[in-house]
Amino acid sequence: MPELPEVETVRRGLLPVMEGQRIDQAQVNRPDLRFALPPNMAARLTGQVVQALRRRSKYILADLSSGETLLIHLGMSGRMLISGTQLAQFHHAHPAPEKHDHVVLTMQSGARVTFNDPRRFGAMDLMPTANWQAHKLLADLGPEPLGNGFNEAYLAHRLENRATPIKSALLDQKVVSGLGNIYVCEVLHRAGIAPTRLAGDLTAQQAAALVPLIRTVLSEAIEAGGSSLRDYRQADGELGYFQHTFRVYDREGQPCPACATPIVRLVQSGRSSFYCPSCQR
DNA sequence: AAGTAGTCCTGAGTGC
DNA sequence: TGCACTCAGGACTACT
Repeated sequence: MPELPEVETVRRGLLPVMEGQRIDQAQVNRPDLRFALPPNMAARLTGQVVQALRRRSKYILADLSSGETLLIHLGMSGRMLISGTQLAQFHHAHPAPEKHDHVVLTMQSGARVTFNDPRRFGAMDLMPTANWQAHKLLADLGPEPLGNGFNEAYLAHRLENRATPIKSALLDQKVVSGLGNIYVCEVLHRAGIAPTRLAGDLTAQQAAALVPLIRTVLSEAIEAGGSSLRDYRQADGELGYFQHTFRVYDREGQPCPACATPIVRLVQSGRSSFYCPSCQR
């Protein structure tokens, strides 16, 4: 569900509630999400101060005063809901618990952060902060698309000789980390490249051109507070609005904004791709 | 080794 | 109103 811009938006929403704040109470309502939760998770969170709230790819990382880091992944349907802040209290206190509230953190301030995830593709784990990069879920991730390690030479090299469609290559978190189905579709439209083109068949110029486009699309989406389709919301409950600027995603049959040709949907490795058969070759 | 299905899970939407 | 079916923003595992 949430891709990098949505996760970054959630992180920013959580910052004022969590960073520098103490977790007074941790309620863990089930033993597992996608994976088993770490042993004694509630006890290991209780009393800890969140010293920093970071993001790596689609993961949120909370560094705790204990020397451990809490890893949070939202999967497809995960949400972090904030309640009980000063502003929210003016209207209402905490909402009634909902069906898929799996982890509830109550901060010293009285604010509450609830992890709700119907499909349970999300994950949480604890690891030593000193070795966070070695965590199984993080160790093989490619560079941050908005960071310095992601550049034209790098991407051209990673796409070289690859016999997989460019769509699949950009979804591969080992190549670049943080893109998902929406933003890959949008990037490829802006690049004028069909999702079915083999990665290795791109010219070096085409591969290089993808880098600034990826940066632009992700930055614009963060600026817009992410994209709200079905269940994604920002942590404060606000909707993102980048979905209003989609050029191809979820627009099957609608006119291409560039040339008015109807957008086509096709399935690649089980995921929907949307593209303009005229603009994208 | 690299590339591609199948898989986990719940809920919303659609068509009969 | 109900039922069957498809689809969903992710990504791991197990095949070929």
